Amino acid sequence: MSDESELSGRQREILRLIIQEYVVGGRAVGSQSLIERHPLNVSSATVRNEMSALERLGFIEQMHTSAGRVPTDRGYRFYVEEYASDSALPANDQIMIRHQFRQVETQLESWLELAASVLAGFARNVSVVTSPRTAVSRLRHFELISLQERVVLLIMVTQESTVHQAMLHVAEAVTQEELSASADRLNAVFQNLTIAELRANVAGLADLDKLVGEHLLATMESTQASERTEVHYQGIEHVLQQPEFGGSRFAQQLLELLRGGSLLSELLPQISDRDGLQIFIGEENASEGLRPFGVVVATYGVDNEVTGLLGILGPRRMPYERSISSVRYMARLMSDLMRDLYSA
Amino acid sequence: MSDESELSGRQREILRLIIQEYVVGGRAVGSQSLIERHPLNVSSATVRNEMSALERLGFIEQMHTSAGRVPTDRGYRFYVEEYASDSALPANDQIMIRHQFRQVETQLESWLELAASVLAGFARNVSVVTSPRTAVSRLRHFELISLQERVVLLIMVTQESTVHQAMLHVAEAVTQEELSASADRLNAVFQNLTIAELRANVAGLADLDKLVGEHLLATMESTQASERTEVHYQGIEHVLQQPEFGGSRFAQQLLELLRGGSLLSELLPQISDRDGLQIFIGEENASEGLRPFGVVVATYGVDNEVTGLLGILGPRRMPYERSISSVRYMARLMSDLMRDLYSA
DNA sequence: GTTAGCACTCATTTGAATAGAGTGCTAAGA
DNA sequence: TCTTAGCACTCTATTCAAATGAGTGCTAAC
Repeated sequence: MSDESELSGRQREILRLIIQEYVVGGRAVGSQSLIERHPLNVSSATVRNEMSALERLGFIEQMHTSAGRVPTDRGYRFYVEEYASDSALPANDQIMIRHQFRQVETQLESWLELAASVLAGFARNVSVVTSPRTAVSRLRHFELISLQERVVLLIMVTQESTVHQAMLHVAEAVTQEELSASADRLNAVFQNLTIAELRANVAGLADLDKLVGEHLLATMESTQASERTEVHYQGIEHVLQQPEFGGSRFAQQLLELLRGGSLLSELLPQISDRDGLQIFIGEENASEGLRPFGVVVATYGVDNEVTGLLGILGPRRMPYERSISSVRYMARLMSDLMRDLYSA
Repeated sequence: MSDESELSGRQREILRLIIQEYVVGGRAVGSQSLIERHPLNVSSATVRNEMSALERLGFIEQMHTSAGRVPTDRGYRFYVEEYASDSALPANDQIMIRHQFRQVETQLESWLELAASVLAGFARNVSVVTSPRTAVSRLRHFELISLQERVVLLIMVTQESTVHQAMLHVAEAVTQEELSASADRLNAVFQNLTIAELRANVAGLADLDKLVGEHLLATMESTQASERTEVHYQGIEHVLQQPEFGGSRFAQQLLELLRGGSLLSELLPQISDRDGLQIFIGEENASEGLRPFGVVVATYGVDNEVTGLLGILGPRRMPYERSISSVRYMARLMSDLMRDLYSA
């Protein structure tokens, strides 16, 4: 992989310009138009020579003879490494975002929503945010509220301070007093237990306590499962505006990915938990379904106890600089916010 | 408005066929193609004569000379009144839907989600479902849970059995015991109070109780406000597939409406609370922004205490029959489900 | 190493011709 | 009086060829 070192300063510059030009314009860029728009102080012929060198090295390609050049995945990769990898969000944008977060309720759902919205806006593409998943979820507290004679509302708070609810239908009428008593008893024992520990404990219970314990366990399990699949996304409108959409069913594919829920299962395998920000361009994506896209994604969370995913999904031709800086910033911000929510 | 009675049986039949043909095909329909596909036992010339009569009466129109006819808003209206207004969902579809609802958690959010999804699927268009709004919201119960020394989680259940949460930051450290005591005191007093009644009561409190009361009040108010604007929608993919989208920014407009949140404010003024199902076709819509669309919408809820909105949004050229039957059925189903949730 | 010049390629645009679907009107038939 | 065959006419959509234009690679001169 010493190819990049083979690139002369001028070649790098030309490659950079081609990519920038292509990302905003969406049309293949030729030697002539390039020198018209940028002061390179060389002739178009020289640029052509350099271009053909860049093409030989695999950074750009032509769709057909006598069309301009278009970046390859490798070209984007070079650009990302060279120019975009350590880009940061402008300070005033950071302030603006923090301000928005301050105005919203202190609540996981609101934050996820806002994060998705901010990301989509900055990167002008589809943003994806998952709720944080915990390695081992622990119960913090639960309450039982009698709604009707035989209908009970179970409210459960997990260690991450997220609130879950479930409606229980019981066979025999039960009073609020009985419910409260049971909840008190069980809360004392169940505090901070994991699902596995809960399961062990529930086995030894009897009567109402057993019933409640079983429902509690089921609810813990189901929330754990649903958190794994839930994806917040936003910003389809940006994709609809892009020329890639014209005719081809680009947006369709994307929507299918998002709506069908297969996104996570396609994305997760290629994410390494420890690295911060990761970028997958086109063919770099492990799964077939993601190959038409560019992905900029980062994990956020507290230590390794809770981690969520957040990123940008769009055509390969995407403003990587903006995407990277906003994803990186947002991941850090969300991690900070999570710390408030999550306390042992 | 005796025009409809002026329509001969054959005219009605031709109009019906034109609309059905146009709704599935999306292309203007001509006299020739009509008799080819349907056994009318008359010549195309006769159909042409009838068509020109229908056009004179305003039920169909031509885009330009020598193109087929396309239904006008009035044409759709006729069709809806005549053929679609009392259509019902096939029994096996009803069973299938009920089955899906039985498989999902007994929980408002899940129901709304599922309702939106089912509606979108049946009508093959964008579905819209709002959470039920209560005329006067009453507090049923609340809990306080200490998260950190100065961070408290407030969980609130309203009369409709929906759970709301808020994170409170308090100035001085407070223990779980103090919180529980305060919650017990206030729950006893506040049970079943409306926002207005709460406000009056909070004024007379002191110390921790006052603090809690104020937060409780604020949370009640904010949930009331947010419920007014929240809209679940689903099914954009169907709209993207339709020819109306080609070129024109039809889907863009729709997305703007949905995402911008202006949908409700545009839709609500024209909905009369008492009527069940309502249909607005194109220009019939009161607000400018809705004019390009057809809307089939119904209210659901219990008596007049809680009411939500649910419906289909799509191009004027939409399968009204399917839309109407599924919206009507779903409104009834949701009302039934609400009754379980909502008990005085 | 750079660049002007040139021949060549190929997608896109343009314009004209044509086919196709549809209409309205008229006159003849039932 | 209603129906319909026939026909002239109107428009859109399609097709096809030519023109356009952006771009390329190569070569020879600077």
